[in-house]
Amino acid sequence: MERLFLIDAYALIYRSYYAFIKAPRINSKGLNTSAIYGFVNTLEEIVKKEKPTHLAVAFDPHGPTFRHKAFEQYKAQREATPEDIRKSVPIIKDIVAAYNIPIFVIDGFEADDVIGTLAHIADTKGIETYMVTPDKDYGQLVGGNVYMYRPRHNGGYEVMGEKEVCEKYGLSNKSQVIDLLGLMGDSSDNIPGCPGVGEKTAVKLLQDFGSIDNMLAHTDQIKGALRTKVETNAEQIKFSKFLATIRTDVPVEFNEDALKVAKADTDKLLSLFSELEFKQLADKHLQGSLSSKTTIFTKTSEQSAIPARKQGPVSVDGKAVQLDLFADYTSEGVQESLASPRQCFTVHYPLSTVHFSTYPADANPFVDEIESVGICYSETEFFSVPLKGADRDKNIEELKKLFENEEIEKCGYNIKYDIEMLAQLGIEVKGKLFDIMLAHYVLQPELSHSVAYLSDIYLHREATREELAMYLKEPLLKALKEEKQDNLFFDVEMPLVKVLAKLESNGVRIDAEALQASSVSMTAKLNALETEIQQCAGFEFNVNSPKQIGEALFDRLHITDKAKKTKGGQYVTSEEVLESLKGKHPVIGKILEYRGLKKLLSTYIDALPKLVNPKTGRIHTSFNQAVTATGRLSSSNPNLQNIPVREAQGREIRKVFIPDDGCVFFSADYSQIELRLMAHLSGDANMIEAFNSGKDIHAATAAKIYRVPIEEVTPEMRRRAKTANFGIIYGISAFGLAQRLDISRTEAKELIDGYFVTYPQVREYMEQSIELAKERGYVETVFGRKRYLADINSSNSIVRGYAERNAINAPIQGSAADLMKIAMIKVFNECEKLGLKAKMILQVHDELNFSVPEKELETLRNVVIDSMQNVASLKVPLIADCGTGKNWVEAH
DNA sequence: GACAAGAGATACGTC
DNA sequence: GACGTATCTCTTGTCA
Repeated sequence: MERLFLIDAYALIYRSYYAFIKAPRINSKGLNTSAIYGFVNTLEEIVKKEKPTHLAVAFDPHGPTFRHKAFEQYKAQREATPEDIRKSVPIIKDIVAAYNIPIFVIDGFEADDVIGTLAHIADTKGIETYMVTPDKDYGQLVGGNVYMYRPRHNGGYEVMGEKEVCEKYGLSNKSQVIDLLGLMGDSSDNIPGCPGVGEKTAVKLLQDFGSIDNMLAHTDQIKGALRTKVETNAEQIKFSKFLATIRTDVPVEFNEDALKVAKADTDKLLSLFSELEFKQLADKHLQGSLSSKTTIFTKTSEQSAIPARKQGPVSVDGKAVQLDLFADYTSEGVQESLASPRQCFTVHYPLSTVHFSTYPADANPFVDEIESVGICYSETEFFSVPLKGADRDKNIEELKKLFENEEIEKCGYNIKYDIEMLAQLGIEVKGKLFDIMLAHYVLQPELSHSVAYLSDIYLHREATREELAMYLKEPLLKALKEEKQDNLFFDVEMPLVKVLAKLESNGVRIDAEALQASSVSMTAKLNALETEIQQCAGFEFNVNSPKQIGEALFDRLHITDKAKKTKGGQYVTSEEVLESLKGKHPVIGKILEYRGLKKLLSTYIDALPKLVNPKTGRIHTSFNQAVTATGRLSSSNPNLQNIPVREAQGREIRKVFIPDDGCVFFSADYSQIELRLMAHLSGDANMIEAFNSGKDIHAATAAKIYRVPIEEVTPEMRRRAKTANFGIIYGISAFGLAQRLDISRTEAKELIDGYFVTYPQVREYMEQSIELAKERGYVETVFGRKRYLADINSSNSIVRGYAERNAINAPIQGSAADLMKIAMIKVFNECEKLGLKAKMILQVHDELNFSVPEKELETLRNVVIDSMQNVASLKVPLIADCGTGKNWVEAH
């Protein structure tokens, strides 16, 4: 049998060169012989092991190929060939010639086109052909008598025919290899492919559509963001496919005799090898004896990693509306970065405003310590005050005088952080505050407020936090006044900064030992459950992977043929779906149980103890003041606003939230605050009456909708009314309501109609809100907090519907958030005035929690309830409920 | 080619 | 409707 081996010279040369990159082979003349050595060894091994009858080596030509002509970027990003390789190539050509192996270099075509053509011809002649190359592109050429022969890094080789190539990528035929490359691209050849599509996605598309052509003809069947990517890059994909296609029609002569393995010119080889100082190779040829050391045809299942592409330009959405802060200002002084800061630090009193920022030595919040403080008085006077060296004590004294001076306004970026930092030095920040981040948040809640963003947009360069404070304060202040948001800013957000700083540094105490104990038992339970699930299913899979659960349930166990899919093409395995399929297979219940436990364990039980600060023994969450679009706070690291409460098992976690020794846990929460705000804002007479008479609002709603006396309201009626009340606040559709209540759309529609008959002014209010939003482009809370709704006039009904629900929800949710913020400030100030030791430890939207010494309990209760209930005068009373206990659960 | 970082999905906890 | 986090999966960049 004739066996032809076709070697892609450059592919092997590069590979060999980089294989030795850490310890290159350098001979005594200073020549790096790595590439030559690797190439020759591979060649020798092939001859030894495979005993080819025919051999040829192909090199890329010097000049451009047809691909370069079609696409000037082709291989453009490749670095120039390393000097060592350039020097090696002629020597390798000499060696190949000495072996008497024919060399092919065809102008205008790359080596793979030449090999493709030779392989194609050999195949028709019935010659078994092996293309020696690590390059995956060759996969498109295999089939019939043609195979890939891929050197592997462990020293073995991998032979791939059509079957292996298809299996490797999960393709159904080899012609898809080209489509695969066209889609995913090839960074080493600068074939662009489709941005955002890699191997996995490309294979999935080819499985679905068979080919690029068919896919492009049916892009409407592609879901989500992927569709946009494919559609916008259609031309690029087609062109990439062209670039990736290896030609099999190169004008090259196939002379079977000339390719036959011939005797090497031993003298020539010996002289070359001794010149290169390849002693072993020289010896081998001298003796003419061959020894074998590697096995051949090693087949492994190892995945190849296909190199990634370069990313194209990223499109920018022009949706965000920027403020033109400097419209009325000259740009002097703003563009240029300030000169190096002075370090000798003096304050020139009197001073109205200081712009400042603290800088930590380490980003880790547990060990944060201030390294320096940056201070700006004016555009020419600024300092970096070191707190590490000899002047530390002196500088702290000076800073203390500055920051504790009530008369000087403190302007910074995210001042809450600085307040906490300075507190560690015993410095209390006093006086008026102006926070750039929060000013921007109040003005444009949905944009980014990061330093990088603000400095880029407004200063067009990078800037420090104190520089931002310096340059942006006046323009932001002006904008706040123009938008009539200066009251919200100065009376709510700024005073809240100090409250939150205290709240965060107070921290919350948890019983970490109790958590660790339940971690142990729960982990064991979870492991047992996992084994049980796999036994029950009859095979192993990752129970944490929604994808694998979907495949297990619907592809292997065939639980239902009506499985829903997500927009990403995966099966939906949400709790809701699994719950509905519970009866179909015992494994489903177990998966649900596993999910529930796993969530508790990983998000709370295992996570919380890690976040206990070793210095204080408490968890110090961050209450983020500039995150939400509605004005609520958010909590992170950890999020203490989503600690479980609904299910008994989850509620257990709240038991580890405990007060200080000698203190009790005190919790106060607003009753129905959002619904009360709906009553107030809409002025609905019926709803106001229901609240004023102190009725159970959900029962009262049910009684009215179903036209029965309130005593005859059944639990089911109340449940539906409650969901409807909720839905109204959230602005959910009939569809959403039907889903929540598991009733038909018609029934949901009737419920909503009944609701609006009961509360006609609520409907009016909702319609007015949407109208107002359409007119002005924004809605606002009772305290003037705005939310811009750019999509309110969108022609896309889904997008517009979303904006409309926001128009209804944002004023309600936002006003509730404003009320709570003001109440917190009142509580904080009152406690300070009374000198209470009680500590505010948590805020959960409509709930405030405290650790309070027992003898202060009565006083605090009065302060908190009074502050919360009398924070504003609405058309309905504001009611706050409260409780106390040994932990969060008991207080609730 | 191996590894890490980042991004996107999915699911789920709260109000 | 508003969030934040865990986990998995895939893409992309980096360093050889």
